[in-house]
Amino acid sequence: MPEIPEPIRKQCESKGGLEGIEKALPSKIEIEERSQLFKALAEPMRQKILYAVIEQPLCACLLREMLDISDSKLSYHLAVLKDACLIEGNKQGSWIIYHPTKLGKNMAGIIDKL
Amino acid sequence: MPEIPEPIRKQCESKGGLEGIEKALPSKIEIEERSQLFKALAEPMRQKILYAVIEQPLCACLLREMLDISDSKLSYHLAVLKDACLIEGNKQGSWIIYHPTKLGKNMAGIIDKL
DNA sequence: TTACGGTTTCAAAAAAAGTTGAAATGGTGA
DNA sequence: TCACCATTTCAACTTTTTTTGAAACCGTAA
Repeated sequence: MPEIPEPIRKQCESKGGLEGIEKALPSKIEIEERSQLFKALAEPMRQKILYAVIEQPLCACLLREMLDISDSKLSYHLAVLKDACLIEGNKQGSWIIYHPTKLGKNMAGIIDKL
Repeated sequence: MPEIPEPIRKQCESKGGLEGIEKALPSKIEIEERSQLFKALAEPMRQKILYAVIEQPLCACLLREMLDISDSKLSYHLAVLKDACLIEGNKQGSWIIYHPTKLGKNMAGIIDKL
């Protein structure tokens, strides 16, 4: 009656068994924060928006024109990016100019190096 | 009749207008590849699996026990991670031992530094 | 050969995310 | 004040992703 491969079993035990390994994982909160960040970056349209505002801070109306999407769709994606702290908006006159946060620039830099 | 804020308009034009900015964005293919990677990392259960196999390569049956999920659910998430080239499996006797790929370790290292 | 353990596949159901167009908000200038 | 413009919100709808449980697959050992 075969058991789990010997080397795996031993390595496992030296780490405190499954419980030991489980304790070494990132916390639930860390995992969920990262999850939100990755979800935000997982949609092609949102990557485009992030890269666009890194290239040049823009108002929603110019983003909409550039990306050729509806106002409400754009607004939805902007909200997801804002919630993930990847972009933020500054009011300038009648417009809100969107630009990347530090995290946003950071992530884009990391992505470019992948 | 107000127009787009002057500094934005100027910066924009110096970059070839919206078309110029659009051309500077990553290609569709790049964006879609990254999208797949981020989708894979966007689910908490998959982050757990990735970190677990980095901590210790494991067979599906031990992962299932540790994460307390069904076989088919685990198999689904393993497939998503494999498709994103974040983990791979080696057959050892009756078991498939999952371990991170280079990209998988790389991504985890990056995440930890965020 | 049969039975079994480990893992994957499948189709149906459930849940989550994204899209749509209309309506609302909120500030600006006439 | 009113009309207008930029942007957001809302609810209904569509699409995509995840979950479920049963069945299938595959190699190994009796």
